[in-house]
Amino acid sequence: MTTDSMEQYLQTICKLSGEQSPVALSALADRLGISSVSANEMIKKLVARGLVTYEPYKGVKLTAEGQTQALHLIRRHRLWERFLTDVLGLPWDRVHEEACQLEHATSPLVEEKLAQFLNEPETCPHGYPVAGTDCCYGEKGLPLSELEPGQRAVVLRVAEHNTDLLRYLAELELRPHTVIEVEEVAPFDGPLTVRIGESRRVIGRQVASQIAVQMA
Amino acid sequence: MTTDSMEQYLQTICKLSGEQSPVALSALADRLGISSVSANEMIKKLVARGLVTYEPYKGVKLTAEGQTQALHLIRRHRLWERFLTDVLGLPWDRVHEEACQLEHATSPLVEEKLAQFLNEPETCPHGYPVAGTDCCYGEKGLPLSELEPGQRAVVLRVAEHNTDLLRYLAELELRPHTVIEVEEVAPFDGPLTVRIGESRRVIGRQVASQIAVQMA
DNA sequence: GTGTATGATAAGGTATGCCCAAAGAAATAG
DNA sequence: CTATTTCTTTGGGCATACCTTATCATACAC
Repeated sequence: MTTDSMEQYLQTICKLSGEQSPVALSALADRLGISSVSANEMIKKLVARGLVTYEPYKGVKLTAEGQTQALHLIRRHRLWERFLTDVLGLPWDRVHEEACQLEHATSPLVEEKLAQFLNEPETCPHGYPVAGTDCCYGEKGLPLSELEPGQRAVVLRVAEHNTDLLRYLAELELRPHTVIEVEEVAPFDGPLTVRIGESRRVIGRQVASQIAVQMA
Repeated sequence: MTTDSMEQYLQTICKLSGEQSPVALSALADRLGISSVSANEMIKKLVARGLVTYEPYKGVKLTAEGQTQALHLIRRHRLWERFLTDVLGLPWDRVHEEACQLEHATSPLVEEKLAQFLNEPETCPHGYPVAGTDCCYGEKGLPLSELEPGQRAVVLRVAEHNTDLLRYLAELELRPHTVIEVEEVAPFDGPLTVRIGESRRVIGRQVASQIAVQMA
């Protein structure tokens, strides 16, 4: 009984809840690329269906039911991402968009069978957890941008929403499990010089902040 | 730029074109379970987009572009059916509904990669051709209901739209490639007694007409 | 060739999901 | 404690995709 659009809202609320809860309507509208008026209208419908609670001027929170639905949606998304990369061999930077479509067309049965077929994977290709009993973003790790020269780390996850960024990171071989060593950090928010495998790269601070790493 | 709804129309027109072309709006509306008024409105939109031609009191025909789109949708549908049965192990009678959802969420890229992964299958689990350069239904074969006692045949395909029928046929092991022998045909449109493997079954003429076979 | 059944269209309505512009309410900054 | 900014709500619109009811056109049968 939830539409694709509602599902998109639930997912986004769930993800934003990780950063701050309750989620401000303006933040939600921004993320979804719609007007705050539209967000407001939709939130009313979600409240009526018992999927979220809403306090004006505060924000929205998922109910238990809404949380369950959101987590299933996110799981479906990430399972499809794994399938598309690992099984069908799609390029890393395209699977997010494809999974965005498929997730809404996936029944609980297919979700389960797909998870079994993929051997219950822990993470999506960008490093985000598939399962998520509590929420969706792993709390571990810190941004690459906060490392200091000489430190080594392994990539945990990278921001998955920006296709161009993903394509760029793919060129650099910067994906989960990649080992990275910071050689130089330019001052005044300048770029980082890092070593990846045999090669040396210079990446902007902005990009580095989109990459979560685990200190080695 | 075509909506899910339009895609559904294109597919249905393509399938009905196999039986008679042009396709009468009433037949289309019936098959889609909508009013003929709604069908009329939608057809106008499809004409405006150059996907079909329409002659009042005659019916609709797909244009080359509409045909191409319809065949791709049908291919996606049948590829997903193969995937769901062969790879994920879903029951035979459920894959049609699931594929109906997934087909609209499938890009050309995923369609191609999926086809390759599945080894370019010839048919869907119900026996319909995946590829279809001309149209969608194989012209070969004849209804089981037209066989006479003593004749043996192999099942080519079965009607895929009725879940209950599919479940029934699954119980009977009546699926493509099954070898069947007619033992008795009751008069006055009565039931057929057939031998399937080691067992003997009595099936109604109605059901038998939904099964296309190839004489052995 | 007229009449009736079928098919086409016009008019008006519902629900979803989005938009803008403008007005009203609350929170925060000074 | 006001003032401004930010958020909410109202009202009006647009597009999709359905619906019903009613009228109008056509085709085929007798």
